[in-house]
Amino acid sequence: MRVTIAEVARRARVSKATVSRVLNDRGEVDAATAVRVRDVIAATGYTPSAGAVGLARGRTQTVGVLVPGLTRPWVGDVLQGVADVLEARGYALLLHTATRGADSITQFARQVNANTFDGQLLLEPPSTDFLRTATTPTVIIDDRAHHPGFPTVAPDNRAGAELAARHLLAAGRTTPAVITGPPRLTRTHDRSTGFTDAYHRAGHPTPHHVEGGLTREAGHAAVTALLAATTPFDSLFAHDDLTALGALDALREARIPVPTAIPVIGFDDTPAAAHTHPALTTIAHPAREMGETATTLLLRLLAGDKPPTTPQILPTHLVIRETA
Amino acid sequence: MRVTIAEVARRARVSKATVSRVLNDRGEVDAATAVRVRDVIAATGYTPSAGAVGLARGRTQTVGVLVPGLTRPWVGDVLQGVADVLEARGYALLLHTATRGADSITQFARQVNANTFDGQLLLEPPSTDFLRTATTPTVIIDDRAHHPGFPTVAPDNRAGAELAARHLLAAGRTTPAVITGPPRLTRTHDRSTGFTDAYHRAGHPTPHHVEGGLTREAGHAAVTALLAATTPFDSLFAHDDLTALGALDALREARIPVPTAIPVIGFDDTPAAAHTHPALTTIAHPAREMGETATTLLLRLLAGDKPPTTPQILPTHLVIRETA
DNA sequence: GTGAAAGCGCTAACAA
DNA sequence: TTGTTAGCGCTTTCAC
Repeated sequence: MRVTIAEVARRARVSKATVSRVLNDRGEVDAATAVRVRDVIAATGYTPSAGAVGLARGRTQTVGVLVPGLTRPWVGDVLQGVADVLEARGYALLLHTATRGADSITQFARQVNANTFDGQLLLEPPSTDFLRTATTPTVIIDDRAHHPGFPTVAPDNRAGAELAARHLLAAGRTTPAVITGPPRLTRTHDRSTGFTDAYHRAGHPTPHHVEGGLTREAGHAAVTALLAATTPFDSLFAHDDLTALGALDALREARIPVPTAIPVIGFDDTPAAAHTHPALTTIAHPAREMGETATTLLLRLLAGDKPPTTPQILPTHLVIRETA
Repeated sequence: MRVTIAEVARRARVSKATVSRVLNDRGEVDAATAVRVRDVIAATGYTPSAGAVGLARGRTQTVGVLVPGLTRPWVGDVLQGVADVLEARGYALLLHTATRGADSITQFARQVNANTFDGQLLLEPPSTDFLRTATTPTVIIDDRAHHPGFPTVAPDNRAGAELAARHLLAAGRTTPAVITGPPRLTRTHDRSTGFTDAYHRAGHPTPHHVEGGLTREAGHAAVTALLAATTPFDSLFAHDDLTALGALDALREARIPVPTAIPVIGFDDTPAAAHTHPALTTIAHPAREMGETATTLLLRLLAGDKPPTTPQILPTHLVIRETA
């Protein structure tokens, strides 16, 4: 049988209340008594039941985290940041994946209602409808769309794209072609305007844009089409690394040397980016920092702070490898 | 205020016990009463408090998972398998990382004692000492060492290495060089003997072994040394993909064509393996399946089944790309 | 400084 | 079939 607070109280010849006081460092306990209680606790290896404490206090010291799936590498990075902060602060992390669409959401929402956790972190949630009724403190990590009313953390896509542009400009490239991500995503918009603005500011016209699509095949197709067309371009900026890798494939097939003839810059700093030939120059996300920032913010909300009204934007940075 | 079972009982004009019976589908409730209760539940959006249920039942419907860190890609894959099974069975997943060594373990152990979860899954745990006192059902996923007394799930490293050997043998390669992983690891031993045995069975001597070490640099160094030495070899088997990538680097520098002159096979099927040039032929782990298997096993233990006495070994497979 | 008692929201005998 | 009564293991007034 597990040792309970009652057992500790009995052995220390005090009441449960006093044990509780010692447990929670509520002064107002005689030093000698405290020592006696602590001795019993040490001797029995007593640990308060998290469930009972949660029930009595109304707070579980647990944070729920909803992720879109665990196979994409950046999710692990963000999650590590979340776990670091949570573990340092003594919070437990309840993980849920949204791999089964609406079902997942329903299930997660049930947990919310079940008061399983004190607050929640949502990574690119498929929907936020279920939040309209809940009052649980929430922080969202997402750069695909705005979530008005919810504290949000996102990478600085705009500045990241500017970094890419300035790097190409510094190399004397005046007519880049841009392979974009899915339209309508805030992320795509930001990367697009960040890049374009930098070129405008340097006195150049709007770079040529073509739609890519998150896969190596899409990047390959886009560049093949670009080469077949008459559109001149002296460099490439892809909105994501996979597309950039596809672009690299197409350039290799066409025997166009990278970066000498056409420098290429990607976005995301996927693990694979470091291992291509030539290795991909790209813009890195502050994935782990996003997790940390979002979690720190959430814990502040739990402590009673009021949510920031503007998104928390974290800096991206340029990783120079061999393609640009 | 949250709606509680008492509130539902009041509105449906029944006792809490009856609501509880309806909630848990304990027949023995009049159909009409049940309908009335369900209506109130639907109308109020009532969800039982997980904490209270856990306290009353003595089971939390939660499984604790300890991972060595979330940045390594296979961890995410395993975890996805775990999450899939857990979510399908209505269990919650409490995640903990062991990035801070002994500290992490202590913290995790505390959760165990706090009865936070019904069972636990350990991914390559840094130590299992803390388990000696606990009685919580446990399943370990690990191929670095044996954990006698604990149900274990691991990939079939032996058979995987044999697959690699047979592939090279089929290509007529009789004198491969093997770049091993860290010595003393069960995994290293298994990959080594699996490969060697296949060569022995084919009537060839024991392949030349050199120690590698999980990094690209180590692979590069190993092959550079191999080339400088007089040791002849007609193919390479690396115990992990990163080492294989380093080997590829060294071969490229030496202008030795892959796979024509020297075919190369790695192990792990890291995300990067698909994106190198030439793309790496390698042995893939059943990462996700390991997560699923381990979780299914754990849930069976929770249901009262007795633990299997032998490790659950899951099949690896050969992924043929361009290097062999 | 300490204890008694009530209560957190549920389940599970035991009666009726 | 249903309600009553105890808990589950803790925290937290409120007395003393």
